[in-house]
Amino acid sequence: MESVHVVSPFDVNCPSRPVMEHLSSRWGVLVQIVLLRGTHRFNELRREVGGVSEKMLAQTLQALERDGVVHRLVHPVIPPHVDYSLTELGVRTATAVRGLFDLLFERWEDFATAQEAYDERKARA
Amino acid sequence: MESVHVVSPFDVNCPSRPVMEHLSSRWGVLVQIVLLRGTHRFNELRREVGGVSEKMLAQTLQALERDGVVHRLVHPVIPPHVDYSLTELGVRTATAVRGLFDLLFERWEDFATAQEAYDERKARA
DNA sequence: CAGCATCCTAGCAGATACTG
DNA sequence: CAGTATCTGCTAGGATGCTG
Repeated sequence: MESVHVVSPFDVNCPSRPVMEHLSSRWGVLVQIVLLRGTHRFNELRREVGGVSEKMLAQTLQALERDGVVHRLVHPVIPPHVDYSLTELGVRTATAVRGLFDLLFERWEDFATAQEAYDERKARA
Repeated sequence: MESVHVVSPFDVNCPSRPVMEHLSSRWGVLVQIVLLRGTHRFNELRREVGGVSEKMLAQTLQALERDGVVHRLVHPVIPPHVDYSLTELGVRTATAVRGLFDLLFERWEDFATAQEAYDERKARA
């Protein structure tokens, strides 16, 4: 008998927390957006996502693959050729993340203005 | 003459990166969701968001306030009383974040299954 | 090309104590 | 109550070198 799991990221020990953290991680969000534009190879992703190290990209992709968000297709050739794409679930998560992105673009002026106002207030005080 | 800023989080040095990271940070996402349900005081938030330390909550709230996402209202009384709420911009960002959350709930079985399958494949290999 | 293994460090983050 | 200040540890994350 399995107990019913109520998934709540507000609970410290909920297994959904790590998943949420993968989806919203620094590199995770960028990778999802890039893959939403289509399949990419490892080094293509690396070039698209500015500043990501090899190690962190590999780590990020593995976490997202394990979570069922990213699909990894290995072509058995030499030199190696690996294609990364979004699963159906990944398209859903990436689309949600894209919502945040779009907001960042649309409202960038508001973010920037708020920051200036905040710093101004602090400097004055 | 100001140059036109093209905001691109894919660029290493784009000022939008820190903002994106605040919005998608471990505690940032949880705080936004809680505040979407209404105004909260500091220690109310602390209780709602499981596992967050005083320090990290303060830090998170300050970053979100500076970004124009969270509004901080100080009532000049003793003992202190501070109300945190979302700005209009914050409601927008929090709603986007909520999209990710809802997905996590709706599709939790798929995430869990994917993880098991992945671990199974690895153990086998 | 697509990684993994190793080493190393900055700074993220927790615990504790104190203050207006 | 709502924070700061300080100390410290841990680990995310970068650099480098190697492999199938």
